[in-house]
Amino acid sequence: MAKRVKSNEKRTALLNATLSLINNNGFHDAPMSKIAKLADISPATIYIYFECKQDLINQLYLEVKAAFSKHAFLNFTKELPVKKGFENIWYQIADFKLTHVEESNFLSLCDNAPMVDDHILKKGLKHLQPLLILWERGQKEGIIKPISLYILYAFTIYPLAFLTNMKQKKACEFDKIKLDEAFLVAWDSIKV
Amino acid sequence: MAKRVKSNEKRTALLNATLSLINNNGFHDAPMSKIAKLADISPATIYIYFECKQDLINQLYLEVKAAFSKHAFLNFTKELPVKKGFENIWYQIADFKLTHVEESNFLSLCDNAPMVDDHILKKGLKHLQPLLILWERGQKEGIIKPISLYILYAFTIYPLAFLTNMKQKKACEFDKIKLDEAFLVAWDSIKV
Amino acid sequence: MAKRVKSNEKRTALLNATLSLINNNGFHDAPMSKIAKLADISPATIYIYFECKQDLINQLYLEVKAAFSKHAFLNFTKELPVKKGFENIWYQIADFKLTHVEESNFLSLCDNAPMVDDHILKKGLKHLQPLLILWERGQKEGIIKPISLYILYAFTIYPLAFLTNMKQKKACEFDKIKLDEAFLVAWDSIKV
Amino acid sequence: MAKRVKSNEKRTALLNATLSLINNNGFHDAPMSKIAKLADISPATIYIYFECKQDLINQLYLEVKAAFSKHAFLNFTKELPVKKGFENIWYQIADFKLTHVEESNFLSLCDNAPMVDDHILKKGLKHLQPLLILWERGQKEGIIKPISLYILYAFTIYPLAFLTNMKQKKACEFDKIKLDEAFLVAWDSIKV
DNA sequence: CATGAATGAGCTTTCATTCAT
DNA sequence: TATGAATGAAAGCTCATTCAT
Repeated sequence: MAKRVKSNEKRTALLNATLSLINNNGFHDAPMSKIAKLADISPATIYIYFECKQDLINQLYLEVKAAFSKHAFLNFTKELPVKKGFENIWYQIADFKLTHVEESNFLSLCDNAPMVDDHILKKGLKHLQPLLILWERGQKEGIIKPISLYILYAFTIYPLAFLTNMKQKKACEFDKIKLDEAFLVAWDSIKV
Repeated sequence: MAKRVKSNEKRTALLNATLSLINNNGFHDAPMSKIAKLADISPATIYIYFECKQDLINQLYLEVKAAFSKHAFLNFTKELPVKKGFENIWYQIADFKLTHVEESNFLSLCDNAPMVDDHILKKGLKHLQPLLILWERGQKEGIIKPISLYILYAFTIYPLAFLTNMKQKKACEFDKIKLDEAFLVAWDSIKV
Repeated sequence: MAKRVKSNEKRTALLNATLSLINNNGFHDAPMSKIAKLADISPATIYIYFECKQDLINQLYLEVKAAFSKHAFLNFTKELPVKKGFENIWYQIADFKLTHVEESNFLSLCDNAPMVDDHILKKGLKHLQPLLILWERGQKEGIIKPISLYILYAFTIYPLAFLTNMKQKKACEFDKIKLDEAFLVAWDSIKV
Repeated sequence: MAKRVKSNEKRTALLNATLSLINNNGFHDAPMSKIAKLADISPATIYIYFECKQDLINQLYLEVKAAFSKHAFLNFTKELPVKKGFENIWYQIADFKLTHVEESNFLSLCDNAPMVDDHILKKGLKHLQPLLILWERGQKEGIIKPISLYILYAFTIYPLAFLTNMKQKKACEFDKIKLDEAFLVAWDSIKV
């Protein structure tokens, strides 16, 4: 009656291996065999934890997106005033992008290449809700420009992806001073 | 005395086919055989025009990047005042992103996935020079914030990629009004 | 004092599952994992009851062949006159073919594809002995043509496999009248 | 403009290799790699001549069935009297079964295992038409029993498959005398 | 220059069987 | 006894590239 149990360690090892390979070699050089080898697991074992490669990628996306969101809203509470709340979230996202380069890179990749299934991508979007609500509150309070939320996102959060990019390509560094400069730019862009 | 030469038509057909396939199917479903078929050319013939697949991708990147830059600076002259000049460039880039979705998408993809060789990517960056010079002039004139050019780019130009994305995913439309709103946001973010 | 023993139920469930899968999906789509699932048993458990897949198939063959033979000679006694005896056996075999389509199909398959080990196939042949003895008696009595028993079998019993085939493919039905017609044909073919 | 041409030799070599492997090792031990090796061709090349493995099997069936039918009706003409015509066809089929053991075996296999697609099997059946027409003529002339054509087939032609079987298993030989005996049995079974 | 055939290497996935409990 | 996890080997198939014409 006893039996070996599916180990969460193996699942995690597989997700990590996939993330690492895709970021270093690109999606087209992350075959199941390499993923297995890097996770120190037999190729066949992957299919105990994931239905197929697409499923593996989908799961990875959801996992990373969840980690990202958790980080983003770690210190945030709805009671904070709009600017404080935004500042809070913005710096947390920036921190994630700079300290979790692989994860951030992967998320950017998912936004640009058709790797993840559409319905999974939609699931990932839900996490952003608190920020959107905060912005709407800011607009009601006359603190934030009364424009499309897409634009607010595009000009304050989306640019942070550029940081990751530059950091990974070693084109420029982002110290505390630059980060503060960047926040001012972001805030100036949307404040009334 | 006519001798057959490498026809530029075929080269172009191949580049177009590649662009189209990568955007519709993703990089991992754009094999040489499909590219050849879409361009109505034999697979073997590709190797007369390009050394290998990597070369084909590299060339495509340079071509698209050049088209992008040409469009960006079409109406720009160094004599324009800083704000006018920036406005000029910004709207041209926005126009390109909205009217050349495939090309824009492809460029975003190249920024995020390791498709194009690094030394080729560097070549592509050169084109941006006039904008950088304009910004430096603006900083000297005290019109633009005295901060890293990377940040200026990240918060004014880079967000435009988000438009393409939203447009392709049909998440939202960008009419003239929204575009003007966006420009104000961009300008507010970097003006002193 | 109860100790757990190899349960015959499980053995039977496995044999049934195998028979069913092979007939519905074909041999090449009857993997051990599916057999296990259909029998509601773990794949590993199969190896407690059978040495390997080949052994499972072999056992299944013997089991089905035994059931077939039992059915064939159910009402037969050596005392019956030749024609009566033959008629008896013939109708019983026809009945088996028409009511046990899966089993019959499987036996035909074993005759045509190298699924069962040769020495096992030989074991299965023994069962037919009473019919062969009956025929030899008929030949001595001058009732049945004095020719090879193989030929007798080929032209009276073997054709019944065709019935199963047609029935399963729904090409034609076999009612009582057709069955009687068929028996006359069979008898005419070997009677002197 | 010149190019290599698809060689029919390779196609034939592949079909032969497939036939040979399936007959010697069974369907489940005839992988594409072995087929390729036996045909002295790269595995990838198979897919130039056949869409997929199923297509290869289907084509093989059609090819073998056509060869069989050609042989069966080689000397037959509609003008022959019924018995002569039937005798003609019957002996030709017997000859095929005995001289083309691999092909015959393969056809039997196709009848019993779900290897060939149903719509292809149907195509293969058409070839038998002349025999069916002959039988119907015989029935009108009162020479042949007025029963289902399926039964006529089952008890005269189908038994011949048993010969191939016995021959391949070396259980018994079929010389001219046995063959003549067998024909008499077949004819007695359906003649009025 | 241009081509379709040809290919070795490699892809994702499955399978019969064994392991560890 | 009984199990689900684990696996090496192999399956069918695709691909970037080269060959032969």
